[in-house]
Amino acid sequence: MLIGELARASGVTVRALRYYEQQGLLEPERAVNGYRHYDGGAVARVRNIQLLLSNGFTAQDVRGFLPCLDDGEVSLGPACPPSVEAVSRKVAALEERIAELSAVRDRLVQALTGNATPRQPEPGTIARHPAYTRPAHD
Amino acid sequence: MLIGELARASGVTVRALRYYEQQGLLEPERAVNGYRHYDGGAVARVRNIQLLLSNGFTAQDVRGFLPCLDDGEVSLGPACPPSVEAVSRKVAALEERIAELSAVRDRLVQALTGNATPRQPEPGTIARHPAYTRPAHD
DNA sequence: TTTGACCTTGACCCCCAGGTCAGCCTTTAG
DNA sequence: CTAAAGGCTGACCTGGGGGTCAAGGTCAAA
Repeated sequence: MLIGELARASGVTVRALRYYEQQGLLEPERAVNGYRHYDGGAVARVRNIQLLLSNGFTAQDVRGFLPCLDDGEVSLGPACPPSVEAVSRKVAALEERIAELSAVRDRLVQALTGNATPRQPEPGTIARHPAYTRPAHD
Repeated sequence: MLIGELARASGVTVRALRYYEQQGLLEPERAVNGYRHYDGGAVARVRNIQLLLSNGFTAQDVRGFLPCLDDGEVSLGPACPPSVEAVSRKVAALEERIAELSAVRDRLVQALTGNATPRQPEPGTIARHPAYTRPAHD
């Protein structure tokens, strides 16, 4: 598929795709005329890249665990042996961010429902306050 | 307290504090000599601001729910009546981000442990996979 | 009174993830 | 043959969150 098609299929701009390539996140084939050609897996890959970038990771971070994001079939354990530790660190960072965001959310919910500290059962667990119904979506 | 003390107490730089003020997130008193003077609550406030900024929110976003972050005592419900809906939207956005990050984390954990989807009990809950011991720190 | 630490404003700089524009090439449709 | 649509590279611009001077005012201790 050409760059424009991929852009439409994955919901990012053409410019972003070229940028990802420049950052080493994507390596399309090149036709004789110079046009980029992507295979089907690129759609999932690009979505994953976008997911990470829009959640505060840098392009360099993303490079680190690209092999895990190729598509449905994950391929790290055997596939990239030396990076296991690196990925562990990333997971730890993720847990930290999740905990932080959860804390902020809890405060806001608390503010909305009038105080009644739900005494957070476990870090990362969503505190369901009876009086506040969460905005659907999960 | 002076700006340097607040900086040390809250763990951000003096520059950042001036920037927050410029963005309307902080309004210290001014002594006759022009020095900024902060009250005790500023420490918590600044920590909260930093928390949000470092988690992908913009200064403008932060302005939106400042009154909820003042310190231990939350003050939204009656204090800023018109903004309840806005805060709800922010909470929704937070939930979304948390869900996204959780998804990424799950994928990575999955990659580390060799597939065996831990079927996430509840969004936000940390999935403890038997074979994968998390890198300490929590 | 002088030194040093701390404060003030203003100005310019950086990085990141792209947006935008210019100038040119290629492919398909009419 | 020409026009439109899409592709290519290179280059400059942007906005957010600050870092880093520069030039000067203030204050406490020696």
